[in-house]
Amino acid sequence: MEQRLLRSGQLAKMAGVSTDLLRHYERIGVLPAAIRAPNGYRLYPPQSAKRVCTVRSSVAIGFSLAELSRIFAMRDRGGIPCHKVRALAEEKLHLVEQSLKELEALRRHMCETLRLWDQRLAEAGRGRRAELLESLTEIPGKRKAAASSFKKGFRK
Amino acid sequence: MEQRLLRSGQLAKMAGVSTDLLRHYERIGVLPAAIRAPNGYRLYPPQSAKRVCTVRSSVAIGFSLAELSRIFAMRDRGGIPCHKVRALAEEKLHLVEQSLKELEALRRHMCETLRLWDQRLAEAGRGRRAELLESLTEIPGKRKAAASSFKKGFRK
DNA sequence: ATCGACCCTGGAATGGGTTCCAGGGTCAAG
DNA sequence: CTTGACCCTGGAACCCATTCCAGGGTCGAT
Repeated sequence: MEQRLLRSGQLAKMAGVSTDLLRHYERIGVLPAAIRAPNGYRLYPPQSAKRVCTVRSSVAIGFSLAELSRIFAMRDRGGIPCHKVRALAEEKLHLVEQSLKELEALRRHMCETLRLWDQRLAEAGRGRRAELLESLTEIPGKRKAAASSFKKGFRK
Repeated sequence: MEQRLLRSGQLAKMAGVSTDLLRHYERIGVLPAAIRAPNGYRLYPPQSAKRVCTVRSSVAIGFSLAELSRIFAMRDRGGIPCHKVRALAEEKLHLVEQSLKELEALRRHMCETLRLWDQRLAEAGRGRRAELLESLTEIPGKRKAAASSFKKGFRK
């Protein structure tokens, strides 16, 4: 049975990640600490591959490693974090939708900006300054958040 | 005429930013170094307010401070960076559009995920583990980039 | 004289997943 | 015995706009 244990490089290749990342996941607590061979090498049980994939998928939809760590820890204590997990995911969905709105607004603003700039460039002619950036302050575009909520609050 | 000069706090209030940010902008080179009063206080010409607003607007649509610094420097050397500015903005628009696509895909993936989870939760019943996160690896959702291009490459 | 409001400096912190690094072992094949 | 592939460690670097900090001046008003 012991032959089925994986060394870090093997697991990394299977999961499509770097060995650095495996160690990082272990540090954070989203991947259980592997047992060690006599020489100190990590030996992972095969199901670690699934765990790594789970972590990656979860991160991809917005879970932070810290959240995942808490969730797995709750499970290990016999808890049932499903309710919490669902709630978190829904929260993240709302953030994504909020970001989509902001990003769409930004896209419109940028399109409008380019349109105005081309106008200005045509009017200014060659070798003339068009002061494009300055004209930004004249465009009604709300220079507020601009998709910042996505970059800031996507994870927490 | 000298009465029209602004101290950092005044300019900051006018532009709606912190004095820390003004100093930062000066360091980076997007805000010309202010002259100094005999006591060492910065004294800004009134047009600095416009400059600060320009920087903020530019940052809001994706320009990095480093890019802006280059652009303003080019101008100061008598250059005409309008062409470059337009090209940069268009590039940023493409990034935003790319991000929108990814984010929209992520939204769909998350909606689908929640739907499946609710199904699983109903099947599992109360007090049962539903292994929600694990089920992520079974969903066809491309766990690829997931709007990463926005977070990574928005500025450069 | 003292209080509060303002200003100065440069460097560090923030966030957070991921990568990179130096300095050092293990082991099998050639 | 050497080469090369693999593994170990903990801490730093990355990105980058913005904020925070400590330690220290300046100034007008009470």
